[in-house]
Amino acid sequence: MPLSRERVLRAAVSVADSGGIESLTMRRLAEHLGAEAMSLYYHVTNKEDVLDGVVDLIATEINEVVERIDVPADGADWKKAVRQRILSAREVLLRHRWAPGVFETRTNTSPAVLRYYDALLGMMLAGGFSYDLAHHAMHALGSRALGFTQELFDPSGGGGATDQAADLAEMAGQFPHLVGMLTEIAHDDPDSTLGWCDDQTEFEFGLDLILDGLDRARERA
Amino acid sequence: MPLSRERVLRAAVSVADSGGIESLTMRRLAEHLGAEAMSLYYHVTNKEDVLDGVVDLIATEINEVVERIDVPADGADWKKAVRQRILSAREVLLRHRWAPGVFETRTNTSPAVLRYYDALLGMMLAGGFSYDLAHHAMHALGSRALGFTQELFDPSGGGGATDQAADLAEMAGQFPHLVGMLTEIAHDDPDSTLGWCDDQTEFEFGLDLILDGLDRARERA
DNA sequence: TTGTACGACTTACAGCGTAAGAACGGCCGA
DNA sequence: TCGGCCGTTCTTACGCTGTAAGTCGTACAA
Repeated sequence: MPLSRERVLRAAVSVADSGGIESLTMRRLAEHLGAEAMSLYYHVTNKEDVLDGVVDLIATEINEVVERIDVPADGADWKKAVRQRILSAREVLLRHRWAPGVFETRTNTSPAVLRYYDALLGMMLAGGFSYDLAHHAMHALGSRALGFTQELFDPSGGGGATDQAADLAEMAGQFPHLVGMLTEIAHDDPDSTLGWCDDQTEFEFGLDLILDGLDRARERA
Repeated sequence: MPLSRERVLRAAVSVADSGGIESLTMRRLAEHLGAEAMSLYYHVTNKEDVLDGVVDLIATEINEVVERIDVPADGADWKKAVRQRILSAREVLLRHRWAPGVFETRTNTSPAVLRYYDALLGMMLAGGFSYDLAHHAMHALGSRALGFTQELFDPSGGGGATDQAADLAEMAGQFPHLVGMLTEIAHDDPDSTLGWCDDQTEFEFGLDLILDGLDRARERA
């Protein structure tokens, strides 16, 4: 089977899936395809192009999933439709946990991502949004529209379960509120899913907060 | 003046400020300090450590700024205090535009970031939040708490002003809603500030949406 | 049969992070 | 005054990265 851009990109996703994004080098990618590194350059202009293509591939996978969801004909319940769409997108990203980081580094916009946003926008417009409010909505959602958020610190991160109590006590002087919160929350569910400490419950809480806010803004308009 | 961890980290910020984060290599950093690359390793364990330190330095700069803001004594108007704090943090990041990307790659949490979040949390608790709701709030804010968001596609990105109209017309078939929106919005203010198309107005819209939502959740509790 | 274009390969290079150890300089006990 | 020590810096070198340049085999058109 000859090389092709398609095959190269699919292999790239496969390599990243199995070894993480830092294991995706041109040489390893070639090896995975039974070829030499430089051979890839005939089908791909450089590594940036590979990453662009990979993002497009993942976004395409997302589109395939979300486009199977049947959308309410009247568009009245936009919130439910948007919510379902976003949570479905998230499921795809959960299968490629390295992907959010790559999405964030892209500066060229993938057509598939555009397509995704376009459909999302369409739902809001159908639900009664003005262009202006829909525009704000897109920015307010940001990466959450595609199903992920990036946390800047991970309360449950680092250290085993036993150390954790000791660590907390030690930090209490410096960070009293954080320690108080973490102690009460006992937020030690290990099924943190995407990014760092971005679990499903928290994601949905934030998502609903925004969607509800947008709905209220729409009603006021 | 001898090398020191402090001096190395400050130089790292300076290099990134002037040449972007991709220009920050150990060799260039050393050159900037009038030393050899390997000399840095006496003061710093490796490049990851440099990046950790840089994040801590920026977060410290943020803390210095936000801690000068006088906080309402009673904590009743938590929303105003939190809002002001976050927008001030944003101003610091606007002086180091490469920084958000570095923040997102860190897996070890900087003490200064913890300190920042701790104080933010304190404001919410003083404002009547339960630990549980405050916890949700932290996740809902995510990186926005520190003053930035990362957009996944940039509507105003790429192409000169003249090309843009032509591009839009060309894309209208594929992305009708996006094109419709962009046409109406004429969202061509060039003072996009942080990340890609993350301008001040949009940031504040999203921030207020979340803060208002949190306030309502607090009232209901 | 010969030219031409495609597609894969070989070789090579500069730049990266950093391991290992040598060399320097200043202080301290003899 | 003289070692010796030790904190700090430098030299050298290695493996890895992305990729520029050029070579080679094959398939097909003339």
